[in-house]
Amino acid sequence: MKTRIIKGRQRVDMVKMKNVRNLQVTFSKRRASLFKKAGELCMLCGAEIVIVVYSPGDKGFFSFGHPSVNPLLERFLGRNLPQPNNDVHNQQIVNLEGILQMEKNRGESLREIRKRANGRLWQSPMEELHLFQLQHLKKALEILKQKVEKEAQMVNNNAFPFQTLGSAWTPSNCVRLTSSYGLNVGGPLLIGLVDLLLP
Amino acid sequence: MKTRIIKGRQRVDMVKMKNVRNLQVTFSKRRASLFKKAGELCMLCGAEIVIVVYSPGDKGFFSFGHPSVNPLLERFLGRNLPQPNNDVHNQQIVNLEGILQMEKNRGESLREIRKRANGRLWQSPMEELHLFQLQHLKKALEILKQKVEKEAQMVNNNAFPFQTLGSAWTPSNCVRLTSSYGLNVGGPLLIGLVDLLLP
DNA sequence: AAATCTATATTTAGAGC
DNA sequence: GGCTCTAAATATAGATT
Repeated sequence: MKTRIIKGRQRVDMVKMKNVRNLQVTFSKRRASLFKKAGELCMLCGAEIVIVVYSPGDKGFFSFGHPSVNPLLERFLGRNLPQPNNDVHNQQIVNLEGILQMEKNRGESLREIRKRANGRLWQSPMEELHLFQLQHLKKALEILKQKVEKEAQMVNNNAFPFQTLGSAWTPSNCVRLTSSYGLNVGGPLLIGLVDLLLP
Repeated sequence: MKTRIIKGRQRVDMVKMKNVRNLQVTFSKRRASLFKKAGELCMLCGAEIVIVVYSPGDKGFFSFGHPSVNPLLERFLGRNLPQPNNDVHNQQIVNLEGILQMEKNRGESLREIRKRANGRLWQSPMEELHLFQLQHLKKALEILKQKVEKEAQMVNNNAFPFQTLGSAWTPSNCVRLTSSYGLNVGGPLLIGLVDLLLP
């Protein structure tokens, strides 16, 4: 007599996770979703967002910032702060070649869309908004490119910029660093943007 | 001949919002959801989170922080900062009586749950986790209570702590301030917590 | 401007690998 | 620890009031 194997989420109370491993998985999944949502809000509405997440027990932290963390925090705190080496509080591991290729592809799409739109520019509110969001996309990609180039240069100079990457929940990510780059915003934001433009 | 009225969300590209008003509505809705998700992550996993959102065009900003914004930012920036009057960057309007009543109700529930759990404390990983999360709930509520009391005292002293409440998208909230209190974390976090414990 | 409604879209906890 | 899959839960854009 075999019990039926039930896949997928059943009627679940969020509170009733079965074990610590599940809690860690939940933390990672939800953190990723939070950052993705933040990236969507940036792109969709032109908002600027900073998020800092300290993992349970303060064993590590993750940050999200668009266009970047420190200037926004400075604005929030209402003063000028000297630049500590905090720009490299990274959480997303993204392949550099993949990013640059995506940037290229999307850059071309963007030009095409802009070219098409130019014929009847600003005719409808929808197109106006569409272009508004495209401008944010373009800006976001320029920021991303700068970040990638900066990180690449740091790696070339043998300055290892990932002091704060490790987290209690994702230590094994470190093994991928040789050919990968941590990006503060790029990952979730870029992915969201590409998803929007290249469905 | 009547066209069928279609309610609800149809097949929609996020990018194709029809007008500026919809963009503003989207900004508000998604910002609220983002803060709600952050609150869930805090309670569920014991994480500590700061979020700062600048509205499109930098016309206002909103912040979320648990347990509070500035100490977490100080930790992030790795230095001690003098305390500017930034604790009152509020975005949620919550009725004070409602909060205190909810706190009371939930405090009683919490005690009952704890009493029941004490009989077979730490027996299963699930109960262990459950209590882990209850501890975070309790801590969150203590923090919330402190904030409410602090804000209440400021209002009694006729120091109006809502300089930064106004946002380009929600100016009309200001009219509710006479009998309401802006809370940085309390609103979404508390509501999420109460939803979890008192379904 | 805000609240409510609702048909879709997205998220997500858990299972299995 | 991460990846894929899935059903249930949640989010959400637009319409309506």
